[in-house]
Amino acid sequence: MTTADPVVFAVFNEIGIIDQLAQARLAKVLPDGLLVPHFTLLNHLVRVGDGRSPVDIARAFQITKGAVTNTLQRLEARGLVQIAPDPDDGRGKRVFLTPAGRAARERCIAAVADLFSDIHGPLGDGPFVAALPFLRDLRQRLDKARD
Amino acid sequence: MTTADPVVFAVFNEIGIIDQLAQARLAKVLPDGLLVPHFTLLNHLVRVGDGRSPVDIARAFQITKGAVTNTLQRLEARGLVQIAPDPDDGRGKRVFLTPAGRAARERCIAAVADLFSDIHGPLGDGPFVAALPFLRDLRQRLDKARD
DNA sequence: GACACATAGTTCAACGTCGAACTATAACGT
DNA sequence: ACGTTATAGTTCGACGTTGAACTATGTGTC
Repeated sequence: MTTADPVVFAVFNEIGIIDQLAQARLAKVLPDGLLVPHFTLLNHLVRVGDGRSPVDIARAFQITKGAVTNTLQRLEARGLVQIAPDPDDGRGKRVFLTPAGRAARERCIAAVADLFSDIHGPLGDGPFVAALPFLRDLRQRLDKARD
Repeated sequence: MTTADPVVFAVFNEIGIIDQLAQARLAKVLPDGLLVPHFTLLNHLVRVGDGRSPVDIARAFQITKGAVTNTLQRLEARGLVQIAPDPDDGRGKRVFLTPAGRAARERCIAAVADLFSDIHGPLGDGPFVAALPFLRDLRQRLDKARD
């Protein structure tokens, strides 16, 4: 290589590897054969509330509508969510958690509670708190510039 | 939710979104229908040198051997790499860049040069330099703890 | 030397994701 | 009202990735 990697690329490179390793960790501890996107979606519904539309979910995670359709179909087949037509919009649908869905999410949360305790233990909150504003800013700038 | 998200999860959450947005950006500017893993692999071969084995590549990116086989087959089909048996190990293979592969990588580098200039411009190197040690440390700890 | 174990690579099914094409409904402009 | 444009959702084919099963070769041990 003619020149060293600019620091910006180094940062995105580290971020990519961290994301991959963190997701792999998460996948290994999820119960009931749930996969990462399943947990992510269930967790989102608990956090922001039931009754969202698929397109809301797609925007929240910045994935395509087709990807959401796919995951919702699997969750519905397992009885973890229920999908109803939107009474106010003939095109829309609304996604609701079933009791089984809430229970599955609770089991995930319990399984995930100390996922990073080996890392958080020695470091404490400090460096994470310190890094968060920059990461949030970076994410917002990337998000804003997205077509 | 019963308790607030610990800051550790917030950090990994931001990192996940940043990675997704950054990869989407990269994918949009790559030339010749090259996809992100293709560029990543070609770039790696230029940076660390030709003649690596597939299993070396798998370890470098922490992906499975099967994933490497897949990408290498596509790159070889396009004439961007050449794969030869390892003369010292009857099981092994070695991956070499073709001139076309080097040229394609150069075109990628040119296309990618100012990928993040809109973000780097206003911020400068400062916050990236500041964040890098923490990210490196985090990556190394995750990597080390990997089974 | 023979047998056990480890390693390199391939193959396969499953999954998530994308982009593009498609249908259906809404909102708007004239 | 009508036609245009925007939006919600589905479907399809392509791709990367995983995990597991498999073949082939190397390494070591008795």
